[in-house]
Amino acid sequence: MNDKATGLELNHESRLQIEDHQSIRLWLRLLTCTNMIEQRLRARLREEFATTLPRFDFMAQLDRAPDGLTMGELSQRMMVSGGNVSGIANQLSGEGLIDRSPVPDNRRTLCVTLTDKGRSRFADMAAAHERWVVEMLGDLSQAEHQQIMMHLTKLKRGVAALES
Amino acid sequence: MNDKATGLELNHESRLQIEDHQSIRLWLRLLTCTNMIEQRLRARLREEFATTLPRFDFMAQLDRAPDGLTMGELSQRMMVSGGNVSGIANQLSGEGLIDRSPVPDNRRTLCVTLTDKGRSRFADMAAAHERWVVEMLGDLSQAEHQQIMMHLTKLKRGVAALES
DNA sequence: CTTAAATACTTTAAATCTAAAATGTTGGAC
DNA sequence: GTCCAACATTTTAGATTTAAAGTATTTAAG
Repeated sequence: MNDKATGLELNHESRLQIEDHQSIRLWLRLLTCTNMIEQRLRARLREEFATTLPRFDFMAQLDRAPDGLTMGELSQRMMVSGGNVSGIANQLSGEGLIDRSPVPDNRRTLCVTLTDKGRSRFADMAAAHERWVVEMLGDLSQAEHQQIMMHLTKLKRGVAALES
Repeated sequence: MNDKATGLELNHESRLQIEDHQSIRLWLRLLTCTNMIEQRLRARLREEFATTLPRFDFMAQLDRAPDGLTMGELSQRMMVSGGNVSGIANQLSGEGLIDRSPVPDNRRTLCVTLTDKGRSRFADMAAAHERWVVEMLGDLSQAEHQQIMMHLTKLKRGVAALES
């Protein structure tokens, strides 16, 4: 049976291999695009605001959550380790850009918020950041934006749904 | 004139803002997808092969270039600093997975190649790596693959074409 | 109430990564 | 030939990151 089906099996297999390689190529392309954009943003944040991408991300998460976030929520949303978040929080707190206030009914958690200084500092950076991103993604039409978003949404769901 | 056109200007401006936010959202989605995939790959490489993503990437670049690559080429292709490449090369060389041989007509450059041991070690990892990636991107049809690739190619060109 | 597991966070140790300086090499300009 | 800028790489110092261990708190089971 295996021998008889060899022709078809090969076709099938070679098709699969092509699809596999396409997956790898797609992943590498995704990685390249992200790296390119990330490196540009990183360089510009350093040059123009003397800050880093993780610090910017930290503040962006807080800016989007006016009621504040716990350290754990920040860790999840930034997709970095908890220890990392602690370190960045120490810096930003030292510079007076964020507040860490205890939560009444749970002494383990801290609620992190932007200070007024932090909020206004972030506003400047966010405006520039948005300009840079638009500049980089500007070649794509709105229709293309929507298509990629749709596909990446599907991709994201697929990855998130995997076990472990 | 400015006052007269206010209505239209506002429309125009708000449309622009929407597009701007879409660019940001697209960038964040791109980043999230890449991070999710990257973290899974990183964890699996560690669990199953006791190695890291940069080391895997280093070997993958060499596997794709049978004639070998210089340190500078590796740095470019991996999109990391030269110093970083030196460090990883030291590790892999110490484990007998790569060779660094001088180039006859230019004593500044080193030609890096996989050893037989490195090539066979990489083959195992690459097979698993490909399974993992296919597993994660498998929800997308071939047509979708091609569409995203097309869009990311355009995106990549746009970013690469920017000054500086 | 006591204990044990789970949770939220921080600390630690080691690896990674970067920018910048240092080293050695090459290729003209003169 | 001599110098000087450009190049390829390594080294260095410092920042970032992670996984894992540690601390403190909460929850819930017995």
